[in-house]
Amino acid sequence: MNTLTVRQKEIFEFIKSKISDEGYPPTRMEISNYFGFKSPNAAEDHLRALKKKGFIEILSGTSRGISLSNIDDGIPVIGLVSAGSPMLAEENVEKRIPPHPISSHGVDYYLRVKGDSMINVGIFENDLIAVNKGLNIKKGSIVIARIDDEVTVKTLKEFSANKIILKAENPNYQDIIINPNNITFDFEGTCVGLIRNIS
Amino acid sequence: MNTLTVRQKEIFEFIKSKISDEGYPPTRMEISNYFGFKSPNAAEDHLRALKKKGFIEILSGTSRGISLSNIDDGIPVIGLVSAGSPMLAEENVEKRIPPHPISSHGVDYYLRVKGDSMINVGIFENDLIAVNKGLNIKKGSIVIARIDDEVTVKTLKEFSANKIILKAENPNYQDIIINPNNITFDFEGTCVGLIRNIS
DNA sequence: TGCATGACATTATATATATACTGTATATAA
DNA sequence: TTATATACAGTATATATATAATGTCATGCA
Repeated sequence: MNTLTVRQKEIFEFIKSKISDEGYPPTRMEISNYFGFKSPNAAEDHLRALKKKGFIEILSGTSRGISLSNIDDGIPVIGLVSAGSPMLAEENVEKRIPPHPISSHGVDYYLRVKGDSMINVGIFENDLIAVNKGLNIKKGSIVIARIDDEVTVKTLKEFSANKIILKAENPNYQDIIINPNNITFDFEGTCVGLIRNIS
Repeated sequence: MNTLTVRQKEIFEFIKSKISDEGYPPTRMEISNYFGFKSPNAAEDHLRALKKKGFIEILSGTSRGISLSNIDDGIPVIGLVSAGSPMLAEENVEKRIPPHPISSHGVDYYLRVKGDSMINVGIFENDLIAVNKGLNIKKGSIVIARIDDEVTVKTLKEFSANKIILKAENPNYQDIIINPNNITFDFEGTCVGLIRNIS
């Protein structure tokens, strides 16, 4: 996938903020004024670049005809994860829900909770936990891990090069002790929030 | 409050759908084309009426400069409730967050949870519970009640004309037994969901 | 009966806007 | 070394757009 330059990203962010603040995309002149360009063509060039890289669409002959093609279809809700498939593979996406400032961190996806291994920290079956992929994995966090292709949510109790301890927050479950050298193990992310529907 | 005529409502809905579909508001011509007006001034007149009645704002000299007046500031998050004030009184509103399909029921407001009386059903301190005001109060539901002007969240265990039992979901708390004839008592709503931020 | 409002049409126009063409300077990959 | 991408400036222009002025016809209201 094409990546944006620093400047292009600034432009892209400006467009997004204009849309959310004013309710409509900026004109070439508005972009130029904001960034101090002396020519509207500078903005035009940037828009072309953003279009070429697939971040926006431009409707010709239309004022403010910029639409974000990074169509935010919403944040995926991951249900059962098929063996061997990456977390966000389309087959695992149960549905999508609109972005929402649920957490102070970003949310990459929601994961539907199976089982009762975390009830002592208030995570129940069928809850949706908000997962951030980029956060630093650290001791004490609730982490989403994949052990031998099986996805699990646990508290990270110990974390060193050859010993990982995952703790269930339910006395009926035992700690999972892993040597990551001997087993297929991956951190998928950190739990940064929770949504529950009570019907 | 001013009400819209049928036609004005159609125009208003068209503007809203344009914004959500295309990402920007329509021009006068686009409105006219859609409704079959032969003059862009017909659209102009309608926009003036919508502005006069407070449904939109118009930015002069700006293409597509239509913004929807904030009908929907978001769903209020209720923090501490001052004695004597209605739940949704502005002084109790901590912030507002965008509407979100968290629950299968509608959400009238969120209430920030104090204390640990409901930990056994996974409701923790500082969680936000989604409250629906209109749902039928029934046994077994988690209800938001007001006893002597104090707001509390409990499971409704019994509910008859002169006896109400509210159950805390924590063995350290006792049931609250109330005769609503002897005490100021109100149901504020039903808990239909939950949001937690984990930082 | 008169007056305000709603719902358009007609015509006109200043200006807001997209966009083309040309050129400069730098960085970077082949 | 050459080609390509990035990041602008300068100039120009067709047209997209907001908006004014004026008029018609119907309806509800006082």
